[in-house]
Amino acid sequence: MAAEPVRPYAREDRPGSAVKKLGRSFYARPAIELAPDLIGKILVHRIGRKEYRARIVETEAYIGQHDLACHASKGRTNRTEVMFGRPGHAYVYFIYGMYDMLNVVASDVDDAQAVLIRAAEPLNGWNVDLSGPGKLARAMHITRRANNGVDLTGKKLFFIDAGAPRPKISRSKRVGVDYAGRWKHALLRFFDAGSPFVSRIRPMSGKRQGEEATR
DNA sequence: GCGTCGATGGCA
DNA sequence: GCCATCGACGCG
Repeated sequence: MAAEPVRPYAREDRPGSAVKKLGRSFYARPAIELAPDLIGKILVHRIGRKEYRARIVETEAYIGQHDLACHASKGRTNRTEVMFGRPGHAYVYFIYGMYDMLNVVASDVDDAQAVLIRAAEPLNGWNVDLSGPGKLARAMHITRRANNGVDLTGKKLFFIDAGAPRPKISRSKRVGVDYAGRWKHALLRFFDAGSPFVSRIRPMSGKRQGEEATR
């Protein structure tokens, strides 16, 4: 296991820096817009003196109660409550008995949309595999217990825009949602077309998933 | 390289 | 009884 990174300095905290923390308005729009715009942004998690930092390369949009792949399609429950709340908060859930998943609440109050963070490129010389939502959350120490419902405009867990140009983005079907009826076909997974840090295309069926370039 | 399967626990 | 996963294992 590679040594964990210690916070060097934080440009986004300096007055006048071009690097800026994403604010509420960035998140307050449909997940289908937010998901591709989060590609290339940097996720930061601070715990004590440690800082975990990674560049997002893959996301999925879950677009509301009518989307059968979206947890909110089950209605408002203790689990899904934060998705019905304000945008710009973390929806972290626990699944398969061992994995936590980080999602970003999008849209607006009562419109339960979210973006799943699926893969990222570790930064600051951090040598770790973040290609998959379970691995990403585990390596960055993001858990349902500690982080579900936290405000992403706060000081502990947030995204920043480092001013990098928008990468070429491809899209495909979402991973692992075969139960979702016609929604399983929707092209709501977005990824940096040139990044080697994207999670592997899901096995099964021998065929490549339909992928098409955008933008 | 590709398919199959078990681990493991919260949730409806 | 599912499940927005992962990694180990068997095959060839």
